[in-house]
Amino acid sequence: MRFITIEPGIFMQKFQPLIDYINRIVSLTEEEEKLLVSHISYRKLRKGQYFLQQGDICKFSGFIVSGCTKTFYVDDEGQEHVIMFAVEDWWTSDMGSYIAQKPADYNVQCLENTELIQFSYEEQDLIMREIPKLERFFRIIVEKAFVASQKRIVRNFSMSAKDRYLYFSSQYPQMEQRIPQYMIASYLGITKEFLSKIKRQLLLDQ
Amino acid sequence: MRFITIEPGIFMQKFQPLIDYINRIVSLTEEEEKLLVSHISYRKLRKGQYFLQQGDICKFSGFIVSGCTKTFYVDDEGQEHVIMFAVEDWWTSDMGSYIAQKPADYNVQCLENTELIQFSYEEQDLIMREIPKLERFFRIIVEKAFVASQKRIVRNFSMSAKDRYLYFSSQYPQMEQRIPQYMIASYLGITKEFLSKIKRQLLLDQ
DNA sequence: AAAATATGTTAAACTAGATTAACATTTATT
DNA sequence: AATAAATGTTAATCTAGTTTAACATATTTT
Repeated sequence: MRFITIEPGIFMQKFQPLIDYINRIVSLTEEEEKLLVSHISYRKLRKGQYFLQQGDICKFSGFIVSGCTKTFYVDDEGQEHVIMFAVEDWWTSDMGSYIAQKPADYNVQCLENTELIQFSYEEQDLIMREIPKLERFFRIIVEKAFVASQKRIVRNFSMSAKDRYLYFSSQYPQMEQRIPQYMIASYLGITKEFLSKIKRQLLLDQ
Repeated sequence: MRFITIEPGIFMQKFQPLIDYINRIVSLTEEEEKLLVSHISYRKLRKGQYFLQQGDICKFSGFIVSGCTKTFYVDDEGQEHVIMFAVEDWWTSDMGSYIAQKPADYNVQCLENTELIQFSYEEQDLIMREIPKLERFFRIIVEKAFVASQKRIVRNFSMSAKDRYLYFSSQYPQMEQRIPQYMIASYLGITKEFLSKIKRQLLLDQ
């Protein structure tokens, strides 16, 4: 394993998933990897803990090493709306709050014990200035996130609830196993009762 | 006016709206501005013309100087779904097609005679490498676009059609004047008949 | 000015999905 | 093993928004 030859010990090891992820998009030198590591931190959260609470300022952006989070919004009537889930190799934060350093609209809560690598807003800004390749990296991943978000808007308008569910379960089969059905219903923008009905209908169909 | 003192003639002038827009986020030196200008082009399109057609590869990303475009998707049943509008100082393209250089999912059509400044995919990549400040600029504007997109998803799930319309008309009063109502209905994800009903109801209310 | 095209309205019948409420099953806690 | 808490199901009733179809009004084009 590469980290052993660079620098023994567990130091590099725990950041390796992020480094691998970044190197798939831009390639960092060993010096850059070390500099990066000096600006990030590792964090373990238990099931149920909040990475971010609505109203707080989002200080960190997190890259998930293991576990699962849900991002949700509680409206004036107290209704929860799930905005997204994140699993291994995904990013989580309230980007709007993070980039403007204003109170968050969303909560980020762990659905499982979760380990993540986090950037603080200041450190991320610093490191992007120190390593322009990382500025490039973040531009590229935000572009991808934006494209995915636009596609989701289109799906929400052009597909029925049943088709959105089928799309979700084919795209993210791992998530379907790990996440309670009522949260998936909320993510799809429907009630848990209606998702239950859809699933029964699909079972009867074949 | 500044462009006259740098270099007389209309050369800088027509790119000035973009330069001003960029300088609000990062500040370019005069050399950088000149380098930028050498990589972009100006284009006039007439009402009805397409900036991009579904299935083509999106070669350009456009910054609108004057006019208005709609981005829309035609589904298998031939139904049009408006994804977004863009007016002065907004960007338009099919980002998914542009970044991957794959066939576009969407059409971009001019609703008015439109003048825009365009970047080709290759030139934009080049210029971001030449001027890291522009890499930063694009990261920042895509972050903002992503935040706006996420907020739209939340609004679509948590607000009624009437409230989405009220939000749209308060946020973009200029657009409401310029854009036919049936296209606004499509953008809001409802039928033109239902938007008509909502507007009548709002009139009766006061 | 007339005809054609694009845009907007109204109303009746319909449907996808919400609401309510009772019950069933699984998982965690004591 | 028993109880509590979380998750999932079913069915009846309801409603926000769709569909269809006919008509009305602007705006272009000839």
